[in-house]
Amino acid sequence: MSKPSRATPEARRLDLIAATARVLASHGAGGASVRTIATEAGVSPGLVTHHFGGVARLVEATYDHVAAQVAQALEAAVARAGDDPRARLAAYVEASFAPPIADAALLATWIAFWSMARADAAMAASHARHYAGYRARLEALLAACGVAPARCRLAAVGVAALVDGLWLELCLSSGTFDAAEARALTGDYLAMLVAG
Amino acid sequence: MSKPSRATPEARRLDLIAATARVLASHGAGGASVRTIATEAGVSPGLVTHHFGGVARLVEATYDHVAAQVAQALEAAVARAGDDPRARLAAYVEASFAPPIADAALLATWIAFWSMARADAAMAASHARHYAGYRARLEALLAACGVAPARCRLAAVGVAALVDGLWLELCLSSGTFDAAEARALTGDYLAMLVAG
DNA sequence: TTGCGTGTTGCACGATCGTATAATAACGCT
DNA sequence: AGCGTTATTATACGATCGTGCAACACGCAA
Repeated sequence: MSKPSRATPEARRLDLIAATARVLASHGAGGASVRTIATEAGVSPGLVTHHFGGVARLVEATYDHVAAQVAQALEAAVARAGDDPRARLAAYVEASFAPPIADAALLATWIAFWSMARADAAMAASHARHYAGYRARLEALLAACGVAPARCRLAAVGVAALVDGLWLELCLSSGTFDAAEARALTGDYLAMLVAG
Repeated sequence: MSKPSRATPEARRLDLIAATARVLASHGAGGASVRTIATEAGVSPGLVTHHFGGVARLVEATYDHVAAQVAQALEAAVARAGDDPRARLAAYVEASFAPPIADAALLATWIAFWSMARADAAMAASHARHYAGYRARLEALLAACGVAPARCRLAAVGVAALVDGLWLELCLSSGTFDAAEARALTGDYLAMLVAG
């Protein structure tokens, strides 16, 4: 416990970010204290201040890291789907209902970020940036399926909302429906958008 | 400041619940401390323990109260819509995009509750109860529109998800779309469900 | 091997947290 | 009018919060 183990700043920062994500997932936003995070990472509380200059900055870095991982997982699903535009769009949407996206711990992390975005302007900016990228990717995939350019923006808003709502309830109160039903619902909705 | 003003327990409880809702909306879940709530209500911090036996119980009571107000507002919109089943369903859905539901403060309150539901079993139970009622009402309105009974459950899940997702983004990052566009999106979705 | 830079620890500090408790004051009842 | 009930306040207590700081120790250069 008391033996210092020296690490490169970059590696230590990633350790702390990973520990913050675990704490956020298990204890919620209220339990994300400097001491809890430091204990989870197996280091001293002072390291948070030393590497990030405060717990707020650490949480913000964790959000950016987790959001990048989510975007990467969705992109990997698209790449795995091949070349058919319809299949790529479906893969991007349905990836939200499978691991590692459809995870109660990830939902808890996300909710913690939402609850902090109200008080922290930097967090709100990070959130807006991430969601804009998400919708932009959705618009591009819809356009590739032949959706009229004039309707792409609103269609992306609808798809994003449906996916978010399904993902939220799927993780929050699982039991009322399952991932297969979520895929069926989004499949019908996408079919309507692409056809009409 | 130091003059005690006696009130009936019921009235005082409602005062504290209203103050908690205001604090949750303005300061978020993290700022909902006993002292902040008591100051907002203009009373002493000890009253929270006296009337609710702890801040956790007060927050839970606030959730039930706010959820009941939301349900009542949605029900009022249905009653105002008249007798046509399609109009009643549309009114129930579109009420979420108008005051007093489409409100940034209400969203902040809701997010605060979500963030607490992870750690508090009683809050999770209250949330599950409220959402089950919401979906059940939606199922009944869909059935009245002629949706096949076998499809009502899943259709209600989809509508609830779409509405929740639109409501969330409408309040959280307003600017990407407006309430009229949200109504257009849900209108198309409902038309698809009722027709097919 | 010696010395310097710095990652790391352990602790102290003030602020704030939730709650218990004794004193006070207002209301209903006889 | 006097009294009991209890809503209310003020205060105290221990725990925990975020952060600043001085000492320590590990790795690398000379």
